[in-house]
Amino acid sequence: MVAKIMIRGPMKLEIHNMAGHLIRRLNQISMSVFNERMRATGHALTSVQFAAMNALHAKPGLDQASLAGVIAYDRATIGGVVDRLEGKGLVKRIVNERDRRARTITLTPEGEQILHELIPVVKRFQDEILLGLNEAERAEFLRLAAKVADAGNHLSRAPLILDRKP
Amino acid sequence: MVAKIMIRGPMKLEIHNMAGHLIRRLNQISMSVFNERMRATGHALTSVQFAAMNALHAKPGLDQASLAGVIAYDRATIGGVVDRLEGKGLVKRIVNERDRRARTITLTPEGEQILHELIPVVKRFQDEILLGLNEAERAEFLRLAAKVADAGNHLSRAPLILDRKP
DNA sequence: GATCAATAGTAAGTATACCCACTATCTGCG
DNA sequence: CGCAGATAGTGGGTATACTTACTATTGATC
Repeated sequence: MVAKIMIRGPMKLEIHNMAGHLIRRLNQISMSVFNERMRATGHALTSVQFAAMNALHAKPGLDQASLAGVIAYDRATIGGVVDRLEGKGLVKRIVNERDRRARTITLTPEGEQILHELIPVVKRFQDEILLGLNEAERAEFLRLAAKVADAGNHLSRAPLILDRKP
Repeated sequence: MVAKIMIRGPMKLEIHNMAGHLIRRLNQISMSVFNERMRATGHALTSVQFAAMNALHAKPGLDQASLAGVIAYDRATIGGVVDRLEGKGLVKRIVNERDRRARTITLTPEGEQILHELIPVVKRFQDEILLGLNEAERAEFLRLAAKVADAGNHLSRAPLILDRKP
C-alpha cells in the first residue's frame, strides 16, 4: 500500500490579498480621507463624532446605549465620544427622569448648525474613498459590503442595533 | 422675475450604506473573528502582531520602518507592537551595526514555532469574515477591495511600501 | 411589596493608530 | 573634511475600540 502524503497547504501566508488585511487598509484610507477633509473645514471632528451627531439629529434624545447601537459602537467607547462632544459644546446630556440610569443626549443649537454645515462636505468626498472603482464597481462593492456587514453583524462585539426599544 | 430656489440635496444623511461606515463595521467584524479564533488557540496575538510576525518570517532582519511599510502601519505604532512581541519573547531586536539608527528584528525560535502553529488557523477562518457571500461574491469583493486599497494607498497615512530599499 | 435579574453608565486597563517633535545617526555634496 | 538634509526610532499626546468589573437603577416575579 502506498503511503498517503498529507499536504495541508503551504506554510507561507500571503497577507496582502486576505480579507482582514484589505479591510484594515480600506479603513485606514477611509479614515485618512475623512480626517483630511474634515480638518479642511476647520471643525476637526472624527468620523465617530460625526456619526454620533448625525444619529442624534435623526433621533434627538437618544440615550447612550441606544446611540451606541444605532451607529454600531461599543457602549464604553461611546461614553468617551459623548464626553468630548459635550466638551466642545456640540451636545448636551441630561439625566432621563423616567429612567434615572439613562442619559438623554441632544445636539445643542451649535451642534445642529455645525452638523448642517458638514453633511454636504461628507457627501462630497464619499466617492474619493472608493477611488479606483468605476460607478458600477462602486455600487457592487457597496452592495457586497452591506451584505457582509449584515451577515456578520452578530459576530461584531459592537453590533448594529436599530430600534432597541420597539 | 422668479426667484431661483437652490436645493443642494437633502440635509439628512443615511450613514448605513456609505463606504466609510460599512468599512468600519467590516473591520469590527474582521477583528472580532480574529480575536475570538486566536484566543481559542491560547496564544492571544492581535492581528497586527500576527501580521508583523508573518512579515518577519518572510523577511528576517527587517528594520522597524521597513516592517511598518510592508504591513502598512505607522512607524510609531509598530514600535509598540514590537515592544510587546519582544516582551512575549517572540521577537528579538538588535541594533544594526551598519546603520546604528536602525534595529534589526527577527523572530525567536519560539516565535517561529508559534507562527507556524497559527498560520493554518488563520487560513481556516478567512471565509468566516466574509460570511454571507458565496464563492463568486467573495472573489469579487476581494478583487474590488484590493483595487481600492491599491488606488487609495497614497491617501493612507500609513501606506503599503514594499521594497523600500531596492 | 421585597427581592433578583437585567440594564445604563462609568472606571480602569490594554492595544491600536495616528500626530508632532526630538535625538541620534547617516548620506550627499561641496 | 564639514555641514545640511534626510532618516530611524522614540516620547508624549489624543482618540478609538475593546475588556472586565463596579454602582445605581429599574422591572419582573413571587
